[in-house]
Amino acid sequence: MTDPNAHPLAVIVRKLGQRTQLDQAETDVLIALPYRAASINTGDHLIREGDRADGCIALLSGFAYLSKIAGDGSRQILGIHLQGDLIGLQAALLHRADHSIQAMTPARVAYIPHQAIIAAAHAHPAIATALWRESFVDTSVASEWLLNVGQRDARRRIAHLLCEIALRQEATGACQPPDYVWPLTQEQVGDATGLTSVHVNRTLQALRADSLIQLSRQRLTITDWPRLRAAGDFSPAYLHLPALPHPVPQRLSA
Amino acid sequence: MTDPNAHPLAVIVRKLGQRTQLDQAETDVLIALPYRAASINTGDHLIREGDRADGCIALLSGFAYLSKIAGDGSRQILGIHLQGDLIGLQAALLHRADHSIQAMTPARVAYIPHQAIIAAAHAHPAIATALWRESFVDTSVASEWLLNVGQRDARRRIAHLLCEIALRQEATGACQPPDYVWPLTQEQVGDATGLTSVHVNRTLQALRADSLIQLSRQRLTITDWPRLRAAGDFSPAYLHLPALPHPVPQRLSA
DNA sequence: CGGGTCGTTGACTCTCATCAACCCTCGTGG
DNA sequence: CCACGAGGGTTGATGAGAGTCAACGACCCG
Repeated sequence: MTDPNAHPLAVIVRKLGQRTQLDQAETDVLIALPYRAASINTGDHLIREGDRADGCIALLSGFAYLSKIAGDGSRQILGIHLQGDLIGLQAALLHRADHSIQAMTPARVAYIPHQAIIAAAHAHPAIATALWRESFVDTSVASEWLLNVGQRDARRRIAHLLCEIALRQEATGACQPPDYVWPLTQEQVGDATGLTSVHVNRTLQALRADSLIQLSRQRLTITDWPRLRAAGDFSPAYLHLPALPHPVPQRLSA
Repeated sequence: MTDPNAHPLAVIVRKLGQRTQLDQAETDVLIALPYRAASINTGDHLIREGDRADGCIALLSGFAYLSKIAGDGSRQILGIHLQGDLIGLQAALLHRADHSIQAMTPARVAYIPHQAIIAAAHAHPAIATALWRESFVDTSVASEWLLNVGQRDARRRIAHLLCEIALRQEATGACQPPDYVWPLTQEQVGDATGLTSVHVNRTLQALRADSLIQLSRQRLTITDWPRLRAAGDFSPAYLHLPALPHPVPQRLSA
């Protein structure tokens, strides 16, 4: 008997299990899903906008981001995915990817054929529920991003993004607060927040000067969580995280 | 025998049937869903942010919008829903609504208990597929909005919104191009696009001056579709509309 | 007729984009 | 071992697009 936790897809099952109760049979079905594993370099495309994708992607390790290009060539980053996320499921039902997915760091991924996922979902209501729920969480995060970009100023937008990525990393258990991995270039932060990299640079400097964060070379340290959260108007409810590794206050009644 | 097309929920079934093939049994199950119908006034809340909703909403007629409030009180409109849309399904799986839903016009709605929808989905894979697909379309639209707000200037943002709402109205078959209903106040346009109502006003005047649209008192006339589409950097693929009532060119190779 | 909501206009301000350098770090190859 | 180049980060000067404030006008409804 091999340890099921050593199985490549175990990361995915663990993630789904955080939000949806899965019994042994369902876990087994998920682990038994057919897949093709691959190692990906920074910047490589996992899915290209307009592609007719026939599989979704389980992100086994590393970071990836979704993006879309406007007519004038400017790019909007639509979301960021961490280890354990299942990406590109919508293409299973919409037939055409309407955004690109790229690796933000070197990454390990597993391609899973759509039909296998769909079949598992139809056979096990709990699996359908789990997948459906994850996609609603993605929508909820996208909504918060829209609010972020549409209504907040540069400082708040960036502080908010810092909080989100840090907290989601904590949820994966892959980091030791207050230290986090920060894989985004300043240009990517700009594309995620609707700002230019120049302005991102100046704003990050202001956050450093105010002793809210330290940030250099892919490493982020949040030196003052409460003030950063306030600066970013951040309240984590929209992430629908399961019990957090350590308590996080809800909304600050500003 | 009464005409099934006269049933209040027929609008919903027709909408789902546009994107997903449903057989007679599935249609019957949907029509037989329990519901409570209601008439709603402009501005009334259908769901309030933070509510623990136990039902979703079928929009039988009229317009509704989703919104979220930032810490400083400013509001972001996250999306707009038309006749035939099924709204608030996410609350079924996430337990807490993370946005408000309000009527933008007088509306007829039907509340459907979550458990009834979920049960129907579990009993009929095609229903599950239909609902899941609709929610992916919602996400796709939200992504385009994020791109719109993050990357485009005021003129493009507003032109894009005009195109989207007009085209979605055409898809419901409830209007005669080039004339459309325009239920949004300028303040709502601002909240949807991340602009102030003052700036929306000036920008709309510019679009009128350029003879792209006519707009007054809830009525929109698109006098020059090709140029409006170009002005809004609009290409309708993200709406994942079924066959359109009249042909719409794909992306203009700008 | 009066009040409220929505639309319009003008003057002024400010955040953020733009453009253009320059620096640092790191990996590569001669 | 050093030269080189590329990507990413930093800085300054300037200007445009959008926000703010404030007032007024048009329309609708009771």
